[in-house]
Amino acid sequence: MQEYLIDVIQKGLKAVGIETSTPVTIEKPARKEFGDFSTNIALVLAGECKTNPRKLAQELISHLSFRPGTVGKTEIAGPGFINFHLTPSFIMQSLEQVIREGESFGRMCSGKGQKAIVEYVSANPTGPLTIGRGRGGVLGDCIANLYEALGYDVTREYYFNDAGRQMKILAESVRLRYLERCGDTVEFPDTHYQGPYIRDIAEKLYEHHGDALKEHETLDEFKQTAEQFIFASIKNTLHRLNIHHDSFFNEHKLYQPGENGKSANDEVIEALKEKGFISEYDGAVWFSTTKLGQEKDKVLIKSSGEPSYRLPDIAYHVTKFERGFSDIVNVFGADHIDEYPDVVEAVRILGYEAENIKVAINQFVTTTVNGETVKMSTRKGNADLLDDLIDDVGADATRLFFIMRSKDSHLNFDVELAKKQSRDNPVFYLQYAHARICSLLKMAERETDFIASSAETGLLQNLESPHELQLSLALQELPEVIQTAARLLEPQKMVDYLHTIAELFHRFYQECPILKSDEELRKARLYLALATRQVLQNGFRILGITAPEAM
RNA sequence: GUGCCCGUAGCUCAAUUGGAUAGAGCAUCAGCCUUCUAAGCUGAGGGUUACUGGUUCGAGUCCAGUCGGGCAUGCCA
Repeated sequence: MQEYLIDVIQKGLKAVGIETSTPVTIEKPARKEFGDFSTNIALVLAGECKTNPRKLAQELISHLSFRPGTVGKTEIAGPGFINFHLTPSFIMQSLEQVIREGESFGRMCSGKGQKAIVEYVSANPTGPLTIGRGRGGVLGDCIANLYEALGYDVTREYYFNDAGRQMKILAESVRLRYLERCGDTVEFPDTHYQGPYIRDIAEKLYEHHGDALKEHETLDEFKQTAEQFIFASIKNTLHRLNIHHDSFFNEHKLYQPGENGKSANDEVIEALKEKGFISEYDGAVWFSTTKLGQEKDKVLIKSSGEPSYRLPDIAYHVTKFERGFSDIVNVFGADHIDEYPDVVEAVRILGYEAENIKVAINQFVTTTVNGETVKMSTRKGNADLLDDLIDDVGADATRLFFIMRSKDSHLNFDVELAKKQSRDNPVFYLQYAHARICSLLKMAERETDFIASSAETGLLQNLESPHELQLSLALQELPEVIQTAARLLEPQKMVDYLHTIAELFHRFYQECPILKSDEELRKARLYLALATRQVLQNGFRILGITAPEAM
């Protein structure tokens, strides 16, 4: 519909004799008096053409030629906007398409044949997932869904490291709790993991081995058990939120020598050295980021000989390019903000298309408990567990809470409010609209033998009230919303949109009797309800929430 | 100190990325169920968009500065 208008305007510009590279943009005016669509092209071009915008608009309008039955009225408004009023029949023709395409409405092919990778969660197995982690998890999952809707072949990846220092502390923590369980008196340092799950793991070890592990020299048994236990817990939590990864990438792989005897890490060092971005001093190997205008170089290999996290990170991203991904999306929290610019610079130096890496950084989650803001730390064990939250409010509300705010704003998770399970909960508003439609359609089947048939959608032409037209027009925006949300890596746009759809539907439902209308109007309204349900379902699928048929 | 994010109604947040009279939810107040699900709808009140200046037809949005909050600034990840 927008494309059609753009096309007509471009032809009009040519007819007026204006050659320009400025793209024509179509907007939806904020107020309905201003029509269904508008363009600011006259305002934009007035400067270029050295003329008055209203005058230019006037001239342009007289050169626009629409197909009959599409645009009812065009007018100039304000400083030089051109507003278009569509005819109801044009709106309904487009709406028929929604019904025809069904669940594939909103699925596009702009990403067809391309591979995208979305990396998210990526928590090391040092403890169960906290509420803070949930935000990135749901954000990443929705972004992956959006890319899928664009037609991409999407891989959902989880990157983790089970070899670092934190894992050693974890193993040591478990060992101490185990010794405690065996009856020893131990001093438990506060640098260690305090959470209750450490005791659970220790208990498990004690059940299996008694006190046979007391004399073990190495931490291996403790580490492995802990990792298994915690990973199972993490995966289970993610599963409850309907989050499933296709691939778990262990950082360890990057240390292992390949066929040529070199590890991925080695190869990065070598390649950077060749480009002149490696320097060695203070017993360490550095990425010469000072050459890129940064204040300090960054350590790649510590004086102990071990790589710092930055090196495998770069090597990891190289694998993403080597694996053929054209779109690389990383989702992580604000605490990793300093990490990715180095990675991007490094892969650029190595000759990859660094601009294909997109980063979605979500701001932190604070939780409000009894009016008090609590900051969370896994190590201190005071973090609220994601699992507990899901127990309290359910997976749908949990997911929606995390993405109903833009990722750039701090999310204040009022745990008390979320636990209330009351109507305050925004997920109900959306789901209720869906349930209402389901119930309506069921009743229509039972009482009027209504059976949806694509041959009948022409009946939509009977709709003409403002409520009906507004809803119909909004339903057609789904593909555009998906594109915007994907481009901005911002599923919140989808939440907002679905809220609008639900609102417009409730209003339509309130004002327009459906089952009590005459047959043609009744059917027309049922098809509108059907199309609404379809759009809600397609949107819910991207957000990963369920579409209940009854509430 | 420096870099990134944020500052919008009493509270939590939007605002089509520079557009027309800044909008939703919660909370408050007033209406709407003998009629398709009232988890809904309608209406009211509530704002110097932190502050100051600048850019232009036009600024919550862009630029500079000030104030306030978060994160980062490790040979931790």
